[in-house]
Amino acid sequence: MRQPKKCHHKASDRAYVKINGQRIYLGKWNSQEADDAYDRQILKWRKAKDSSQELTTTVGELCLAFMEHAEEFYRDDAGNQTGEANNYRYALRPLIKLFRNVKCYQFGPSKLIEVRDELAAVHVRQQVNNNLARIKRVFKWGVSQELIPVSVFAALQTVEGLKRSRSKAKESQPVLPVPIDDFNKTLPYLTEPLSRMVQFQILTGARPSEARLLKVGDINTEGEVWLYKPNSHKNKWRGKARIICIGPKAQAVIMPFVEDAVSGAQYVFTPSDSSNQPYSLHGMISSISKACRKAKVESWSPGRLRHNAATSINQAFGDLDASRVVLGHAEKTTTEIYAERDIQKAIEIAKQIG
DNA sequence: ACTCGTTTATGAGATGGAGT
DNA sequence: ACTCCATCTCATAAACGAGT
Repeated sequence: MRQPKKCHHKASDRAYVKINGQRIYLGKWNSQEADDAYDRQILKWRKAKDSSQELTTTVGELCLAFMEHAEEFYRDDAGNQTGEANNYRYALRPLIKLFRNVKCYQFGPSKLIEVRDELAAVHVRQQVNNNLARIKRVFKWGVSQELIPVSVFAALQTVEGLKRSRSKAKESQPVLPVPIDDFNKTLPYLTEPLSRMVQFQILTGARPSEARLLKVGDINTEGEVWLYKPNSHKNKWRGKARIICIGPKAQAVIMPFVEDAVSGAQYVFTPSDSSNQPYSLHGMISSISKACRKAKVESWSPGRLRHNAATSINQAFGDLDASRVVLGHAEKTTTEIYAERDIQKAIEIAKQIG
């Protein structure tokens, strides 16, 4: 709605403004007094308008507005979407399904709990809590955009996440290293580039995407140990650096591809049919799991190779910090996620040797 | 343990080129 | 034209990670 204009009542040489069909006289035309009065009326008008918008916004409208914002907001510095917008889309789905047409000011904690229960029926507990937090954040954003009153958000804040072993939601299972036998049995069923890529990962502890996107020119081959500084990695947005050290074994694995490369812009690992495209994440994953099926071993995913690297470094050096440095973690507590698997292994062994 | 992110995992079906 | 095979796409679930 357009802002009402200040008008001139010529007959009496006064200023007036028409709000909701009503004329309000402001005083002598072109006087300070009239201008001030006009500003006051507009302020009042805007407030009334805003609060009426705050009261009419529905949950569906809020979600829609937020998603438009999210599509633009969650991007890396190359301008590509990071996937967070997608995460929101799925998080908001049950909310929209249940309460699309409810006015936001009528959406209180008990309704949010209903959504939480809906999430708990399908998701792992941690995921329930993550998505619950995302929903709350959408309402927070709504307040910041003056789409809804802050009281709505404040009330929703009182709904807590599900606590361990005190909810219906299932717990997630820990991720373990790939059994080395399975790994070795799978290798022959992979194409050459893929086989070398997974070997590269198990030796260096590189993340799947760090391996996929490795370009020949990214490698500093000056020293005895080569250095690879990925130009995109998980914590770049936080301003962290990441360097992957490529020792002699890993060098041998990628050597043929590095030698064959005609330019530094070439990816080290490329699918057989493409000129110079990296593997897609899903492509490499599904190829690996198909190879596992052929090799008749339980299917494993490339991310787990990072656990293999962590565990073997930990065993070789008996030092958690060694693993931490190689994996590039800032906090030791993060590395402990990986190292704990050793305890699991000890338990398995104890079971057998009594 | 929570917050706010980013990245990886899965499975079924689609696609596109090579070999027959 | 037909089939095989590696890889990709789609939809969505889950794990990883720094900071506090």
